Amino acid sequence: MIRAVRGTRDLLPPETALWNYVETMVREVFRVYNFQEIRTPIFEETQLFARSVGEETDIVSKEMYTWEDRGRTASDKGQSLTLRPENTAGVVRAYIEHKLWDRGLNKLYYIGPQFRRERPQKGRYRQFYQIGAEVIGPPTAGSESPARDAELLELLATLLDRLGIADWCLQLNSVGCPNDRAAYNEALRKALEPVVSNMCVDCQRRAVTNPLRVFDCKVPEDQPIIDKLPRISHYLDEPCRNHFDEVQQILKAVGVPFTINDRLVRGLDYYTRTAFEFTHGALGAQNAILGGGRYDGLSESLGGPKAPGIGFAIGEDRLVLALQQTAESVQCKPDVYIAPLGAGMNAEAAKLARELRRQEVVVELGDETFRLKKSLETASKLGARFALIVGENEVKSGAFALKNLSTGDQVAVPRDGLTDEIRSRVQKL
RNA sequence: GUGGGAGUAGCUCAACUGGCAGAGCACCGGACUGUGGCUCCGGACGUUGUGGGUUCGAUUCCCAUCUCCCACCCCA
Repeated sequence: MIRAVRGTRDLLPPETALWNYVETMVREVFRVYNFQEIRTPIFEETQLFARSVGEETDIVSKEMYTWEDRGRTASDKGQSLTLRPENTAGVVRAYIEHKLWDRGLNKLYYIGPQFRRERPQKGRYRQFYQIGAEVIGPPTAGSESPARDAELLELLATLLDRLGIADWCLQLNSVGCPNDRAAYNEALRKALEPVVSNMCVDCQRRAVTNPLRVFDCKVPEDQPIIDKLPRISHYLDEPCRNHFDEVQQILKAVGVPFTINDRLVRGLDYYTRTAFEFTHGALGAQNAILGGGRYDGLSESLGGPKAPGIGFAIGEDRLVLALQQTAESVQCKPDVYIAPLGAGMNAEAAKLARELRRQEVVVELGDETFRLKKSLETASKLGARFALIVGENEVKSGAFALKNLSTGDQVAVPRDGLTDEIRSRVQKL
């Protein structure tokens, strides 16, 4: 048997209804905030990700699906291509390629699959779905303003609330600009040097490879040491500090709750200044439902003009997971089950189905070979509200038996005005 | 990539220290030839994830492999 490959999965009904609900709601919220959709290819030149996400990150160094494309001729080597592990790089590439700065501030969103070759786990798949947004443009369009950060965060709070995600928690931090971070990294290294030998093996490794990661440590014995380490907030330069303050002020003004988490460090190289994460309990270890931040230097590092930006990505798989904890699955139920009864009734049933569906009545169509018992059984199993019996007697008399499946009441409805009668009965409930 | 747990009917799970692979739900049919839900009766259900090994005999023990789950790493 051929099965879905490791880390990929089929989304089946009724779960797909929940996905559609999420995506419909998301699009509606984006519309109100005046965002527009962008769709970029699911594969790009490998270089794009290497240069934006960062060569040294786990994503680029070991998680990408990369292959050599065939060249056009024998001597032509072909290029290295990669399935997108995230979507910000692609959006910024499109921004540069299509000179989107001519449009001023771009407020873009996307919904689509991303690919990372990680070990699968609950809430973590090799093909996973992200709903993301990017606000990017020339500084003169206001792209650098803390107002953009706050607007995006407020949008997210609204979105989660409207989706019915009960208890989310917004964690906020500023990672400063590259200069700040270099100075901070240095200070952190120095502070760790004398104490690191008392810490867990993971921390000892992190202290060398990536000191910031020490803050992710969950070993209780290490916490007192970690608490005494210097924080990035003390190493922000004045513009960065002011920017961060302003973001917080606006959030308070609009009433979006947040907690400052000066241990929050985003992994991707391109992040600057505002970094954030929305977490949700009941998701296990993969409790980050979405994350994002500002990337003021990304466009330039990809050869574009100065184009500060900020964005986020929601893990749609995790969002759906969180919704499944609370919401009961809503299954689509037909209004009417049409039960053709006996040879030659399929055609008449199809005609009626067509008429009803044109009136927006949800119709499930049975088959003339079914006995009536089976038809009604099927109808009630599907949760249909009415069954419409289309048999010889009905055709002869010109009146069709309409049975209310919850009460058991049955009436004869004349062929003339039948669809109107059914539609009004359906709407009444 | 590392460590641990688990894979048995469509689903949820049984099967003692190795001895004929079972139950509930779901499915199909009948009781009831054009009237569902309730009830009763019957039916079909499986290379026990896969491949090796030990054994008279393996769902059970051993090895390998695949997949899922939990955690690490990291991220959404």
